Amino acid sequence: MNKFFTETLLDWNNNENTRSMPWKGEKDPYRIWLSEIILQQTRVEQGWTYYEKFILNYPTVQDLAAAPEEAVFRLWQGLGYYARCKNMLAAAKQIVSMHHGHFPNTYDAIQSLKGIGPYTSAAIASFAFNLPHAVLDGNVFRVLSRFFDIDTPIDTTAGKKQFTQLAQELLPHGQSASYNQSIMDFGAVVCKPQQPACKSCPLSKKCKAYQQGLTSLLPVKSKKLVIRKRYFYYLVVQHQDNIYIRKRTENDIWQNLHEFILLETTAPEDPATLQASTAFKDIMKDIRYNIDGTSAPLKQQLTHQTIYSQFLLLSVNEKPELPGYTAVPKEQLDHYAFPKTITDFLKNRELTLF
DNA sequence: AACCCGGGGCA
DNA sequence: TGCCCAGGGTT
Repeated sequence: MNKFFTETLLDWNNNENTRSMPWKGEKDPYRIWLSEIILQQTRVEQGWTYYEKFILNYPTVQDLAAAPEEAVFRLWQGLGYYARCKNMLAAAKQIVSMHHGHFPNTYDAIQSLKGIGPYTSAAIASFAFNLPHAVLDGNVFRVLSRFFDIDTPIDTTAGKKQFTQLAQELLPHGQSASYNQSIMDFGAVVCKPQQPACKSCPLSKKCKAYQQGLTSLLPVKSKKLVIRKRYFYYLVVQHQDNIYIRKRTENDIWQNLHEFILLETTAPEDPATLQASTAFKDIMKDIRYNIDGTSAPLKQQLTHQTIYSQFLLLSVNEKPELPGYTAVPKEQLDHYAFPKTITDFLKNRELTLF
């Protein structure tokens, strides 16, 4: 059973049914690492251009380690999960300072780098060094849970342990790189989340889920997602040529990205009544301003939050006192990384101010 | 163990 | 809408 499974996947891989990617067959651990960080929870198509941008701008780990943080974040802008970017920079510095610029070549040493967990460590260890570590990502969970009909929830400690052990047992000796590549491609191309191609699947005759008509029920997840609604009102304060922004640092979404002056409410507010609120007055105090315009409300759907945002354009004649915020010439705004809601706003400059 | 973190594609 | 994507870190 196990031998049929692994050999079928390797054969499938050799028949060139797989996806093409710019990093495939890559042996430079730096490039493999870069691709793996970019692809965490990210579709291959979505990460593709980012990978090319990073390789072009930072050809070596030394280049990345020496890069200004703001420039790296700007390159990452729009990709999401921004902690990956910060950890990636920290790992680059780790590699340069602790490993003399040479990528570590054992599973444990690789995993000790910032932003690298079990999956990414196994991926780099196998792809770059052909070390015998099985990858366990969303594709592998799905393929294994279906073929072996395992209904242990994959988002639990027990589930992770069980699937990790099974994946490792299946790993064919000496072929970890090609096998890991095979099973992930197979999960993405054949054993897809929705409407898997079971009729043409080379594993189907021994797939336990397919035989019982259970493919749509596997894998099992235990947690249900709760989505919170938030309302962001951004005051875009302009004094002469300057716009006031700050870097987000709280324990919240969009860490290390920038934003305008934020007023958050728990319910939708009318911009006019917002101006009368104490929160608004606390920020603007006795600053004399003029409202030059109000944007249409924008909506952004995150995985676990829905952000409704609206932009109020304020101009002031005297240099305002806005603690925590920095005046930036508006033509330099594109040096800073912003969340998508704000880049969308900046892109649509139908408002008179811009 | 539970919770948090983006943005996009697809049915 | 809901689900998922070459997951990892923090509490």
